[in-house]
Amino acid sequence: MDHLEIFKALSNKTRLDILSWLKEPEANFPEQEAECFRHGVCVGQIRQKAGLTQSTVSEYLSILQRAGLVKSTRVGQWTYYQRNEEAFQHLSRLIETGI
Amino acid sequence: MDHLEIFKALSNKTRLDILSWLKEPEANFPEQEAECFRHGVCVGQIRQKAGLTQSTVSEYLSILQRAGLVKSTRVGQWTYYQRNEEAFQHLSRLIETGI
DNA sequence: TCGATATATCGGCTTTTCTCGATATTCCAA
DNA sequence: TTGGAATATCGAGAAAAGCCGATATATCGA
Repeated sequence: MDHLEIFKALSNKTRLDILSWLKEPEANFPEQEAECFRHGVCVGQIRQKAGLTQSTVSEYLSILQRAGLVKSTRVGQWTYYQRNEEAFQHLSRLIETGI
Repeated sequence: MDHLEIFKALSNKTRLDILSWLKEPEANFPEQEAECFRHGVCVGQIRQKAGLTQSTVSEYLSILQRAGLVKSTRVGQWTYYQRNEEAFQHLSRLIETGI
């Protein structure tokens, strides 16, 4: 777990927003089919809400994933992203006691 | 408390090192007079350990201070910096439950 | 197999951050 | 009050990040 990479991933407004949206997928992405939420939210939905291009959003999601903050699942032609809550718990404890 | 500003402050190796050093001032800055530690560590000591120029270290410290992660005390011609532990506790809880 | 759709990657331009040297400011001591 | 030491601020060049359009890749449906 590379702290520096995590903090870099977190130092962008849009990426913070994405993480926040993924906290409550059903509330923030009402257009997505309900049965898909168990895998997370697909890139297109996030792109739409972020208001940036597909390439930018795709890159942001891989930055978050490389930092370990989200995980992805490929289902057919869609890639679903969801938060990796364990990473947040771990980071929280790190900040509480260490850095 | 601006999360984005905090994460930006934390996304630099040297600044993370400084925060880590300030966690244990006596161990990390043995040259400094013992009675001064109650105010923190002065810029010159940090500069020496960081191996960067005085201007860079001074700027890094004000970035950390603007983010609320450290606080400073001026004593004569020295400025002493110390961690603001409340900010870390607050950030820890934010990451645990929110972002 | 072929076209359409979703996502990922690439190349490049713009903005921000990093880091320095030079200079300004503040404070002490002689 | 003047010189020197500690710190802060300024200006600039180099490196990194932000963000785009174009293109590549993967998968589905006809």
